Amino acid sequence: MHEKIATIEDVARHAGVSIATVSRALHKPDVVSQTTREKVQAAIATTGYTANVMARNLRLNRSGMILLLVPDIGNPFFSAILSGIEQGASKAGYNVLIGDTQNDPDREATYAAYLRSNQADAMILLNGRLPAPLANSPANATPPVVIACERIPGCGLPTVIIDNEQAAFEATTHLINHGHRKIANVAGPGNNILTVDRTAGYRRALSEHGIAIDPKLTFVGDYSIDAGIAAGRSLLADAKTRPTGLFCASDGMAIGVIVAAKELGLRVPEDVSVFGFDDIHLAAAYDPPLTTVRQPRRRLGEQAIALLLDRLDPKTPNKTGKTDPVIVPTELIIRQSTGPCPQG
Amino acid sequence: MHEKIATIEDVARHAGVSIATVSRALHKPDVVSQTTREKVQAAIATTGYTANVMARNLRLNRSGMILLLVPDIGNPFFSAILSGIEQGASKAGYNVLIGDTQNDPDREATYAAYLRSNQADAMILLNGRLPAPLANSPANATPPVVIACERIPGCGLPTVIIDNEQAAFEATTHLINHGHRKIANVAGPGNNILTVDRTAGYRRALSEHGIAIDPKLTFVGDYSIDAGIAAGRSLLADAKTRPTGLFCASDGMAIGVIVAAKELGLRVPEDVSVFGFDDIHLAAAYDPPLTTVRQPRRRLGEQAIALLLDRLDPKTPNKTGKTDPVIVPTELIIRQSTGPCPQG
DNA sequence: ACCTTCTCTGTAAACGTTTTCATTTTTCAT
DNA sequence: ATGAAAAATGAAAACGTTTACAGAGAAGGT
Repeated sequence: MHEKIATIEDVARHAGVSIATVSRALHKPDVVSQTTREKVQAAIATTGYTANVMARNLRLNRSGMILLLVPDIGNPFFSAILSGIEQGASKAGYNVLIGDTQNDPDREATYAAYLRSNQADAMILLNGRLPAPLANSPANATPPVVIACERIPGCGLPTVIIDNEQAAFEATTHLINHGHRKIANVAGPGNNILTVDRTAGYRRALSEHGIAIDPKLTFVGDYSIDAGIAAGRSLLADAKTRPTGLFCASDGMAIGVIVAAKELGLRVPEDVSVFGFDDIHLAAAYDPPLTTVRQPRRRLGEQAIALLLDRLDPKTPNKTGKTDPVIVPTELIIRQSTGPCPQG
Repeated sequence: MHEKIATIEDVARHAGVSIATVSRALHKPDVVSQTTREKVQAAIATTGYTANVMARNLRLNRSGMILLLVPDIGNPFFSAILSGIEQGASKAGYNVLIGDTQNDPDREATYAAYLRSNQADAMILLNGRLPAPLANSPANATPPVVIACERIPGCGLPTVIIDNEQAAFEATTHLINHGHRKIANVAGPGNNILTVDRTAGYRRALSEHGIAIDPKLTFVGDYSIDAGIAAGRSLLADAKTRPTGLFCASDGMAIGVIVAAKELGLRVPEDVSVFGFDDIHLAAAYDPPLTTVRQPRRRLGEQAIALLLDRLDPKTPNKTGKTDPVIVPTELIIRQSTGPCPQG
């Protein structure tokens, strides 16, 4: 099929030297004489030689790959994170291998095995769950793994994350400060750590202002627009019990809530205030522009890869095990989907 | 660092057989006797052996990697395509390596060299440009490369694509059928093949209905929301020359146009109709819900990987060179951002 | 001229597999 | 029992690198 590809031996023959010298000319140029270096260069040029990375990696016992485990690569939420990771990895000479797990523990386990089988040197988890092979590994071992986005309580792995509890607290507090008292929590899936943290922040804000928590004002969704629509329809239908403010765990759900509100003839923010989460790309262009918590997604990726590279760097042997999670700051972006509580 | 990893030799020793037998027990189980097979299984279990993929690949002269060149992985547009590719590749036992080129020819060249250096078995291009090493390769060679999204005229590589010209034609025709006569073209970057094709379709629709093409009604953008806002402000400001319909080359620009229209106090679709392109996730939830051309992005990815796997399959030696591009069908999604032309 | 030191290069061993080939063992008909 | 055929195994080469080691010159000080 392809024409025969030149190996280091071909280069050596052309240059009239040994393969060892060719290898040295490439990797330790200062140790080989000027003249032979030039001969080798010439030979490489005429043969069109490119080193077989597979062979090199076998010899060096590394792969140059960083495995990125992501629950659903089709979800645009991850693209900016991916971008940050790719850039950092690429700069450090690593490649990024994506592992789309579809939240399937089997697939997670399969991919995690890549570490053992030398297909990857390290791993970044965007999942919220520790793959089985890792969970079983001896506690003293410190595999080159970094967790991003979702923390995994109790595992001693380095983590980079936003402060979900605090962000939710601040968002809810913002609503309270604008006079809202009946504030709903349009939450993510119940078993998710993000949901747990954000709901905790929501509750703390209410508590600190002496507002009782009404379980009827919680809706469990799945971050999707449709879930938001369902939440809006269910929470806003009855004028008696209707909340005036809604804290949503994703911009998608916030948008869904707004769609439902408009359906019901309610104005946003005059009749009801909607607070989102994520600051997705379209948030500013929505009607009304979305008030939301900005997640610095690219930053998240950059921090994750930085942490990993640091751990991978042989020059920094900080096997100090437990490290505190890296918290990347969020930001409240106040736009026009929230406003003062309507006079009741 | 990690505890020593078991090799095939360890397994052989434990099982009391040769390494050849271990290898055979794994890959050609039918050729090894029941009893030794069991011994090997047991040895694998006790040693926790996982084959070193690097070594295997070196021996087999393959990498199991498919390189995906994408101009900007941070752009959510690609995530669904990625998902389709990942799934197909994974099912066939391949892994996906992402190469974010940032539209930099150097980076493209670097990544394309992965094919030569055995870091990847094949490549999918989401770029619209052929990397230099490929362009220079002899014409008779057929590298395992597939192009998706953007066709590259003249290169003989298999391509999967939507019919941009036809889709633009249909969208524009839809506007014409609703009585619009002054129709703007909010286009992508001028040098882009997508822009060329879509603009051609837009023009054909006008021509076929005997409508003159007004160069003032073309705006060159970059697919972004901001470009759409700029387009809207520039095209809609003057009530005299204002178009009643706008065909936009992306949903982002369509949304921008709508934002600008609202700024100017124009109603969509009563005063002005806006046609998008892509059908991004939020299109249906926008206000008004966006009329648009649906690009089956996941399908695009699936087709691309299918084409590539077919070419990679040794059982189907169709080196027949030139193949017609695979066209995946688009669909007009009529929502509420377009309507009849207002009476003038 | 001779030893020392330094610079440069080549030989060969590894890295962990798969697979060809030859050899041993088993099976089975005679 | 015997030999032929079949089945199972092992020895060793190969994949394309990197690198430890040793050897060969060259340089330089005495």
